[in-house]
Amino acid sequence: MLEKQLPYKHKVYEILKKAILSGHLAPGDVLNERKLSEELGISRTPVREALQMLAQDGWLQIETYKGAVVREFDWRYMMETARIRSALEACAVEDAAPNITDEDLLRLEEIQEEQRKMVENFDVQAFIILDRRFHTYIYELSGNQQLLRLLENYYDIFRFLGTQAVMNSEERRLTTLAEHQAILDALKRSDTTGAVQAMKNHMFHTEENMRSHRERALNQQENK
Amino acid sequence: MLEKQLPYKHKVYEILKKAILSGHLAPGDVLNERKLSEELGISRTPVREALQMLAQDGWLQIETYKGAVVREFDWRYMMETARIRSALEACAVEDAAPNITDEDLLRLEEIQEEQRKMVENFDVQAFIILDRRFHTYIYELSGNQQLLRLLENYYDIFRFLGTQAVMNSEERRLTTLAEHQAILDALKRSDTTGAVQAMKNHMFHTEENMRSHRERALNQQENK
DNA sequence: TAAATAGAAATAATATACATTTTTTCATCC
DNA sequence: GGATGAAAAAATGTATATTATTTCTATTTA
Repeated sequence: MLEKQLPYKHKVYEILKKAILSGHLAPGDVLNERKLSEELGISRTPVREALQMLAQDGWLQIETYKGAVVREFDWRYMMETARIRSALEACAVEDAAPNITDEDLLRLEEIQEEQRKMVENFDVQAFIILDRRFHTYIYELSGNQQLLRLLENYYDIFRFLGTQAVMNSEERRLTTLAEHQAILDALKRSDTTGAVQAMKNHMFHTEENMRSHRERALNQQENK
Repeated sequence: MLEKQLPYKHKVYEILKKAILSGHLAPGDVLNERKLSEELGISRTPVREALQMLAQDGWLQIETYKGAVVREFDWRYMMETARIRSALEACAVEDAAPNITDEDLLRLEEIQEEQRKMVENFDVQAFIILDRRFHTYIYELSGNQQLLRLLENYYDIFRFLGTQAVMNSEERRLTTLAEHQAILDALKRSDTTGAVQAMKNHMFHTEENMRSHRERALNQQENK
């Protein structure tokens, strides 16, 4: 059985998304089709298609005859995203709750346990990866594939926007852990309403932390 | 000031979406790039891009080296969509409630009044158009542009899936009207929680009606 | 000097040509 | 007659060429 070679556009999509997430491409940067295609050693067609996909997922802004620009995640866009993500996360956990098995609960506990260790080890990167796994696990349990795809993308946008910076605070890592535990406990009790409430609470605090983090950043700029 | 000419891909997007909504293209139909480009008198490039956009919005399914197929909206996909739409509609009305002005309330009442007339006139088409306007008005009031775009698309998918058939029942038109009124009344009282609850109720019944409509359709098939 | 404008350079939009993969066809064999 | 498999046809993926629009610059003019 041979590996089926993915079309270039998917590869390019992944490459560019990684470049944005890692900071090699910064908000406001203009992506030149020709330059990209030359750097990647392929033609412009698959590059264009990848750019369009990234635009649909919110990472780029494309204007006719101007080109693709890495989105400036202004405050408005950020809040819009936060609201949508919050509504969908609540939906996901509500649908996941009835499907959950004892084995799932064990897996989620394991993630929690590992995350606890990462707090102790001050390993922020590992903490964030586990955080994504916790959330994604719930998306998958919802059994809703469209929801899974949407939420994974929103999660990544969110992480890019500020989780990195926010998670640098040990306090936030600890409260994150506690909020996850509240969701997990409700799921264990088969308490769907409680789980939804706990998720909404988690999202509220996530948003609050980004807000206060932003204010601190703005103040720092002023003081310069 | 000259009108800026839209790129072809947007035109093609609109043309194909209309063709799907109107039934000229049915679920399962295969879209041939070359044929389409010849029929439209343009090249394959903008056609391809339009197809990709439609796929991102859920109207088509694209498989590598196979092509684009109008999505078969199976029951699973339908239910997934319903859940997401419900969560987002609730989110929209929750955010719209604090923004609403007396003039907005008047406009919504006007739409209600017109819809009432359309029930009396047995004008199902006009009723559906007004229904979309009612919902879209709330999306816009939320002030969340991403939410607006998402919900408009989900609304259209939903309408395509079954609203048409469901709305052929006068009873459903009347209950729709009543459910809209409940949302509107809560908004008038500045009762955000109530408005959200009323919207969730509306979505629940929308889904229920599609479900029962489907069962009736399945039974008819069996009896043949 | 500053604003306006024409023209050149750059870039995206579109068209066309070529490569790769899939599907179909049809002759052959069992 | 049905199964098999190679070749042809057809469709998509990719590369390149052409056209249209924008932007920058240099020149002109008030």
